[in-house]
Amino acid sequence: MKRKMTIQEIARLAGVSKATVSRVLNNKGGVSPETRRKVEEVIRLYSYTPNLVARGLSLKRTSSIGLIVAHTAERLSSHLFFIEFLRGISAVLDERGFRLVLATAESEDRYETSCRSMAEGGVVDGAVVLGVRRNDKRLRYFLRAGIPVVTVGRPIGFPRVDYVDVDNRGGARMATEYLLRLGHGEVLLINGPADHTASLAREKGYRAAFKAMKREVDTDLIVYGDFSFESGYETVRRFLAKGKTPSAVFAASDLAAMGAITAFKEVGIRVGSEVSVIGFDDIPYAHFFDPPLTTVRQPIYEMGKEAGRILLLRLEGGTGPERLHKVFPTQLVVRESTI
Amino acid sequence: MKRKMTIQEIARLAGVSKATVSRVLNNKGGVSPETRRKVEEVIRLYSYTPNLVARGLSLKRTSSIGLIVAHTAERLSSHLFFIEFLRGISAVLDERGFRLVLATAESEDRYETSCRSMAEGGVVDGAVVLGVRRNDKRLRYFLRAGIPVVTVGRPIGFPRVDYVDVDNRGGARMATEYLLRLGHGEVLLINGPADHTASLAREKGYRAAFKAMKREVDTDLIVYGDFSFESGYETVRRFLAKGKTPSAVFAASDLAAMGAITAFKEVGIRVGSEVSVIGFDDIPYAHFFDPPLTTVRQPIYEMGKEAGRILLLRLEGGTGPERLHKVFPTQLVVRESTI
DNA sequence: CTCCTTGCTGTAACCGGTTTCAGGAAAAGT
DNA sequence: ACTTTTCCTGAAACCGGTTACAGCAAGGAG
Repeated sequence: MKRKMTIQEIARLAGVSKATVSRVLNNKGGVSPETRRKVEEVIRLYSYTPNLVARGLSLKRTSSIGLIVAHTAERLSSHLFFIEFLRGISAVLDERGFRLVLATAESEDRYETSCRSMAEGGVVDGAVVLGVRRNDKRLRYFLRAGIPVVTVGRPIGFPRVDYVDVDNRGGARMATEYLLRLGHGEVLLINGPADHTASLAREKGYRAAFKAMKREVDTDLIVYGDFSFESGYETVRRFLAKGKTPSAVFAASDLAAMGAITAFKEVGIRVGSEVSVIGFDDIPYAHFFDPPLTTVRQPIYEMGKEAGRILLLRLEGGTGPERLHKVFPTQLVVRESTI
Repeated sequence: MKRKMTIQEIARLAGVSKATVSRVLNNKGGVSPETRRKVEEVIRLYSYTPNLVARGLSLKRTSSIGLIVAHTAERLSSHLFFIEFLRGISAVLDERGFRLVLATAESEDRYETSCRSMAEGGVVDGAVVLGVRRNDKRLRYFLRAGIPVVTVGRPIGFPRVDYVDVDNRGGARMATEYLLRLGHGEVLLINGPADHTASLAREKGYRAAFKAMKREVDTDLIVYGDFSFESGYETVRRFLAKGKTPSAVFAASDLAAMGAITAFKEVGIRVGSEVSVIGFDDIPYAHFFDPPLTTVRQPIYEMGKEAGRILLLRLEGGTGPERLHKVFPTQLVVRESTI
């Protein structure tokens, strides 16, 4: 294992100065073809790679961007969201030679300091914040440090921050209307947390569907959970225990929908014939669940790509001050859990 | 958004030199309590955070480690593995203030250069290589650059590289024996790719179980797939089409097991009473699949933690030259897909 | 032949930290 | 009172790149 070469040594070996080697490395002009060839030869010979940390210090950019995932990203739904999103964003970032740096943590305060040092330590040129919250502290760090940020989900309270989002309201409305049109009298909404942006938007969509069909919303049928399998399962169990059997369920996540279906199955109620259940997300398992799940699909991969694109635009182009954002449409994927 | 402070400015404002501020920042001795207080005051006042890139250049370490995921990490099983592993490793790395830098890429050669620049560019202090292959090029880059690496899965051809692994052979043997003891005459093995280390080990375990029970292996019942849902599904379909109905299936991944079960269900064969199916992994969905899947659990989260620990040991302690490794036991989780 | 470009190259400063080393002041020893 | 030790501090070198600027040589114009 030979010691790591520096630009100085390459310069000496090629009989030129550091400056010239640097020019060759970065394909700058002002180097004679002959010198260039000679330097390239030496670089190849010693298979030299420049030190990116030193370059980063000098250029004040590191070609890496931070991926900030909610510290509560323990839930499976977030997992699958995360992985899809990751695939999307890295697809566009890799193309431009950007690296991804993760900020995750077990405890809340460690997470904070980790974000802060990432924001202010100059380790990343930009950041993507997942699971953004109202008045998000992490977001604040990046903004204060003057680092471009794209959030996933519309960042409430930050009117100038770029974001990508999905049409939660429209998707929820579409799903609910579909159920109402199917002739279901009541639709149980198993929502996410009440303070979650996406939950709120989905509830709005649910209400909008009722309004459009000139029907009254029964607030007893709106329940808040946490997107988890368990929250779907428990909610339905509770309803059944009270002797109420909703004829249709719209769950704000596929996982919760699966939980609901499992609860129905346990008491012998057949989903897809006796009751209808719709989920949200279209996670990869949805299509081979039993019964295959009707759900509202989010284009997560595409959202990842778009987040990457917006960030690159901010970093490379001198785009104006106007907010960049893109809201993706959802799509109702009808399978066999609805009738 | 005020401009980023430097150590120099803090020094000036506190009326001391850069050196003293540095000493205060790093809690070094040799600073009078009074001076320390004064400097800390200024630091707090301007909420100064040191530039980590500059520090990295000076110290020749960056407190970040690379996470190298196989560029073919498109399969869902890898996804879930990855996410669990990520949770584990970041749990231990965060504790020590280490960041994770991802190497992913769409195309093979871009992936190569990305790994190479990460290895030789001095951006990471250590690396974890997932999905290591025989004679792995990526691995070679890190070794050449003298950067500590831990692989996930025993790295064939690299006798001195640290690794974490799971007892694939033992787990497969346990599952197969369980099926044989249940009285199944033949066990269809739906394996992963034939050149995959884990597949080979699982096949060995399968064969060992037959040997231990003094039974002959029918090689027609060993099929290679790619761990995917589809490969399980198609394999069973093919068998059924030929008029053969295996009474037991051992799939080398939960996904393939689910595919197999789906194929059985389609023709009305009841899994868990007429046939038995065992998977491998124990992915989070396994327990609420229908029927809940009997499977061989891998402690992926723990493997992530251990990989992190080994890496830290190499980075912080002056551990000797002997290879560090840990092979985790598997566990048979019996649910309702077997009888 | 002189002057002006033009093209190529090297010197030196800079990015923002860490650390060695030397020196000054205060405290301790004799 | 003088030396020695201890404690604290700052100057300067260093990490490994990039780049502004100056200088030199060759070629073209007048």
